[in-house]
Amino acid sequence: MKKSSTQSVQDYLKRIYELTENGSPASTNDLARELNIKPASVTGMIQKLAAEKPALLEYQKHQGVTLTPTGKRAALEVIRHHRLLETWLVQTLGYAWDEVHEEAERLEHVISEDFERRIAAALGHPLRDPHGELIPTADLKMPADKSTSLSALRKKQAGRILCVKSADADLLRHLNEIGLTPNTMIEVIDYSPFDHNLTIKVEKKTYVLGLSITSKIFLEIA
Amino acid sequence: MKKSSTQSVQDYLKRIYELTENGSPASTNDLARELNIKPASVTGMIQKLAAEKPALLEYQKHQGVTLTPTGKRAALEVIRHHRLLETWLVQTLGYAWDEVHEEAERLEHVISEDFERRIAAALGHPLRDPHGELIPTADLKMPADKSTSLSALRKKQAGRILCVKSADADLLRHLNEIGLTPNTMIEVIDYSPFDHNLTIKVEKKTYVLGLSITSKIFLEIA
DNA sequence: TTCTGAATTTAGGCTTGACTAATTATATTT
DNA sequence: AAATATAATTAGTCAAGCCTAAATTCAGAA
Ligand SMILES: [Mn+2]
Ligand SMILES: [Mn+2]
Ligand SMILES: [Mn+2]
Ligand SMILES: [Mn+2]
Repeated sequence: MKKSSTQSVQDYLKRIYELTENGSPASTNDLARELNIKPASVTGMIQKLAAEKPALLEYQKHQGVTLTPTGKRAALEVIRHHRLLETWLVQTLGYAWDEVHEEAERLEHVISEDFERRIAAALGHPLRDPHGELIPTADLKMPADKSTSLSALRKKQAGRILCVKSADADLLRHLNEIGLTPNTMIEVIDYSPFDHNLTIKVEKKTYVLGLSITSKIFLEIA
Repeated sequence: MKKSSTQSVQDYLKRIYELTENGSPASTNDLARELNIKPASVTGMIQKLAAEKPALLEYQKHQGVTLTPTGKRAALEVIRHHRLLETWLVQTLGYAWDEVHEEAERLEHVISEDFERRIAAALGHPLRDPHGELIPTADLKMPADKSTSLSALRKKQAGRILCVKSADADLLRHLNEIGLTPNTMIEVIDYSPFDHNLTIKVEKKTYVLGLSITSKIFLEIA
């Protein structure tokens, strides 16, 4: 029935999904950067994927790409694998949240649907991965995300961390050390309009965080 | 240091290891059959592997191949992955022994050394996989095998099953149904010299087994 | 020893997915 | 509106790994 795609194609679709979550098409250059592949190669691949029998993506020269429903499903399948695997590496093998990404990046392409079902069940069908990212459901729908970026909060606002969007292991380790992990309560003490720094309070302690950090933390406002 | 090999190369090395366990070189045809690849393609690959900087195998035209120490280590690394994975799929995800091979066949190539260490530790450093196959040690030595093929036993001999050497899911399911799994005690009731059938007793019941089955079961003689 | 069939190798081709270099299209300034 | 800078595409290569068809080599039988 459905011919399963290669590792490469799966990675393209996954990145395109992520880059188009904001509603706008993914550019060739952005994709190239995310995939660590030269732009010329990306052009070649997206032209091929747009030409397939049931097209995986929509493409017009110089306009970037968006996923078709077929491509979106394929992307969500890989993302579900990735996030379930990360959850499962943390829960059952004691990985830290900064150690799981690379491993999941390789495993996501080779596990069977049976394996996926088994770990989902063993984990109790989790809604979020160790970073707080939403896990697509078994029927491949992405749950609605109602989180707000910490960078959008101002003095006196507070909330609970839902998600940290980063694959940077050093950053993740640092955030873990100062206690900025999902479910932690945060309060904004001050905002500096010039550099967009936020002073926040976590568990009695305060930290001043730059935009490169606050833009990656998402919360549910209290 | 050591540049890791591709999936394909790893599968070649693994099969060559298995085919040369009896001491004689692996022939092109045998390899082609085991790998589901045409003989012409096998010739191409083994020539390439024999030509690498530290050669992975020894090859002389029309004489078959054997692994060099380097190739053997690479093979044992993959085999250790495979067998640890099978053990772990059975122990922690409830797979049946006839369901694990395919999954392990894909996972073996993508897990990290860290992952390997973690599952080995979680399983208590097992010596054998679910089929009873010996698991290469962490320093890549294959433990000595002292088992005897059931097909070599005769009337009145008895023993304990150590290993079932087969990847045939149907056969494995059948053996499981009649209780022929590792650790089970077996007694030979009769031997038919013409067709090499053995009549054996397992848990009060008797079965007549042909050579295609008895040659795949290995035991420790009582 | 010569013949013959099976095993193996050679030769030539194809697909996938990358790369570099050169070209073209778009967007930003002036 | 023209000039320029940036983004994207085209054109041409390459390496891995597989394939088929056509030699070639080897080993056992006559
Ligand atoms: Mn991740
Ligand atoms: Mn990946
Ligand atoms: Mn196996
Ligand atoms: Mn394999």
